[in-house]
Amino acid sequence: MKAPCPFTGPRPYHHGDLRRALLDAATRILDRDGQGGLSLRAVAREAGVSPAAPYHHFKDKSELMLAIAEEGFDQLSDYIRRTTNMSALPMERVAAIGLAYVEFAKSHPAVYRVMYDCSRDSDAMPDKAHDAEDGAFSLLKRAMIDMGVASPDQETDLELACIAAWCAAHGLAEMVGFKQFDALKAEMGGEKAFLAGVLSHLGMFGQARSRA
Amino acid sequence: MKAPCPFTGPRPYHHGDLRRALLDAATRILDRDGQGGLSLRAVAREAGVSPAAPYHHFKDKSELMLAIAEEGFDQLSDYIRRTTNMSALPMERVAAIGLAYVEFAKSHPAVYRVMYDCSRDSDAMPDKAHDAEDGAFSLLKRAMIDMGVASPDQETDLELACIAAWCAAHGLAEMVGFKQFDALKAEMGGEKAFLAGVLSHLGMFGQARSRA
DNA sequence: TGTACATCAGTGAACGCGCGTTCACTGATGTAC
DNA sequence: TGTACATCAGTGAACGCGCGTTCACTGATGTAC
Repeated sequence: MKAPCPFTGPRPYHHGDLRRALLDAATRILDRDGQGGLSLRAVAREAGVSPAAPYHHFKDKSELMLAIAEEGFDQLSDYIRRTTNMSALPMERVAAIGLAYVEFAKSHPAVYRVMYDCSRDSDAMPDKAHDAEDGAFSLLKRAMIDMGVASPDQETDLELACIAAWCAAHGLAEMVGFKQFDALKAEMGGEKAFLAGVLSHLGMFGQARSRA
Repeated sequence: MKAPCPFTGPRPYHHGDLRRALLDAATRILDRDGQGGLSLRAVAREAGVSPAAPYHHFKDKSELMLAIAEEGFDQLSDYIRRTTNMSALPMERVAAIGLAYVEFAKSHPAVYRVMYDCSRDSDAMPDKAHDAEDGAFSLLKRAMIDMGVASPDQETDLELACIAAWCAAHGLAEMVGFKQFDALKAEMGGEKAFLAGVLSHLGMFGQARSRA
């Protein structure tokens, strides 16, 4: 099935970086088959390795799941950082963060679900994943402060505004793919217009609203 | 394990209303063990019946899942209808609908997830479930119109506003239980205040905002 | 530079488990006469 | 009102499956001398 690379010949007994390969395989499975298709055995199979091999890199299945989530948070964080132009208007920054968030979740829905599930009981999350999550959150926080939603010393209100934005982004991210919206998207001339339209009605994305 | 009722004696060979009992059992399992604990066999076990018995009432597992979702949408719909006082101010009505939605999802998170998953590929959803979903949505629509978000003839914009509200409610519903927020909730004196605070930052729940 | 040996990272067979589903069956119910 | 019989709604044993995990193993690698 997996043809050996014509340059290196068949895969050598020792893999080189199986941990990396397993995480890639897991991502591929999630993208292709969804969360239901993800099992330790399936990941090993996808990586072309025996079912016992992953145990040299992960204590058990849950540790693999956490590693997937961790990597997901890193990518999401990068995604957001990349689209956040610090010299742009604060409002535009907030909107861009929201869009990046939705964009990420839309292109890897099953990975996003794994991340969400891990985040849900945050006790088990590895510190590195927490850091990535916090990193993205603080970008939002900064943009919110600059936007004047709340001053830095109104810590509670600022926090609430960020959480509201986060919830809205999460909801939108999970629902943007709903078939129920297909007709409306078509009518509006594409998903991009649809997304902008929905964002314009969500409080903290005021910029989009003023444009609409 | 399951002691027979002292009045009726042991359960007779024919159950009476096993379909009903199976759906109740499923709800109990979801509330107790979450989505991971839900299997056809577990449902039969919980209802005190053999693993083959459910097949006289549901074609297969997916049909059971759909029935659970259907019932969930009915309940959600009731939940919303009950808290919607049509004589209240439109703004208050919208806020009440949002809160009812969140309240329902919070008290039966796993049932809510099953509903969401079914709704996701709406093709498979039974008509009755669609009707219940639509019923709740039209209550929101009506309140939105009354609120002046969009006039009834601006169908697209109205639709977008409702979808925005729905997304926000979904996001909040799924995240309100996050442990990450426990500290903030405590600081604010309870989940209710926390919820009101978050809602106040979401555009279409303007009433809550003006109050804050 | 060559060799013995510990360590590492794989293999593949096996385990027990719970799952969805099927099957021949049987006990209870309702209906026709 | 009583009886034969079709139908319904259960039982319980069995099927094959994929799963997570363990185990004794083996091939490759790196290190000490």
